[in-house]
Amino acid sequence: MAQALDAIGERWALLILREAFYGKTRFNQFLEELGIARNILSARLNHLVEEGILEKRLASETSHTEYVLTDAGRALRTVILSLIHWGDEFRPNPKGERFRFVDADSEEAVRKMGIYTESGTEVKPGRIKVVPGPGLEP
Amino acid sequence: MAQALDAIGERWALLILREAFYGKTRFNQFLEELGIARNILSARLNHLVEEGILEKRLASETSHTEYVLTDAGRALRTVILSLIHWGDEFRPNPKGERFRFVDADSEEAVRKMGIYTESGTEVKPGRIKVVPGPGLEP
DNA sequence: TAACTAAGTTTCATATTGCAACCTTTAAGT
DNA sequence: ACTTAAAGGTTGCAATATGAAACTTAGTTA
Repeated sequence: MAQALDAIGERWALLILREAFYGKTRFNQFLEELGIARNILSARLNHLVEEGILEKRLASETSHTEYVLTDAGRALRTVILSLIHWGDEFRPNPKGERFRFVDADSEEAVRKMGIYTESGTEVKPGRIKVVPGPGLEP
Repeated sequence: MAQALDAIGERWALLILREAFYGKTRFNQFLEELGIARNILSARLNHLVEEGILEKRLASETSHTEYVLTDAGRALRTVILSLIHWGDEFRPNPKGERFRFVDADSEEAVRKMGIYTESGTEVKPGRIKVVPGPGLEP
């Protein structure tokens, strides 16, 4: 987890990635949406590219730069959705949620993030047990 | 999500919370486990208390201070587990995972974090659709 | 050619984070 | 009574992150 936080642990990184999930790809789109300073956005995007979370490339035809999520970047969707759900519950916007999420195929609503066992039963808040794994010893 | 990051978005906050999930409650336990400076730990703990994520109280009998997770703090377990899983996959420790997670009741292994619809089918990486909610307008 | 857009970089100032070392209080040992 | 140790900080200073504004550079548009 410390490594994960080194990759995405600055204040803006996850907000940039959220916008990437919402379909934004361009420098000025992030800029307008987030109200971030240009130099900071530049630094953060470069960092995320170095970390293999975004890929920088030229859009075909139009020849502008675009930033798209890599597999590693897309894999952060569970982190982002967990944070959004937490915010919705404990720091609610009085006007309601800005976005809802549905399965693109079935249009069915996405369930609140939870923790499940391999067999699919939900693990309740206090009921997670931590056991030593192979990488524990120094 | 921005509000969530205001609450837990500094470099150490989630690592402190991870240790809290692992059962740590005391100042010096966090200190030793994380190798964080004392003043930073102090500032982070106070911030997390102010944010309602940890509760500071005196342990019965032994009369030392302890920091325990509130409901809001426990609700961050999905964020933390998502980050741990991402780290395991994309920044793996060569010696393997330090910890594994099981359901405290059944001892069954915890499944990798995923996104599911209300009916329980998994939503695959690129298949989440974002639709406007009530709080969108300015 | 002049203006505009996109995507930055550079400069300077401020705020936040971080570490190391020091301080205070309480409890325990001798 | 004297020392030791642990818990829980505070102070001072360096490094990093953030921000606003101006400048650059390349490609497009009028």
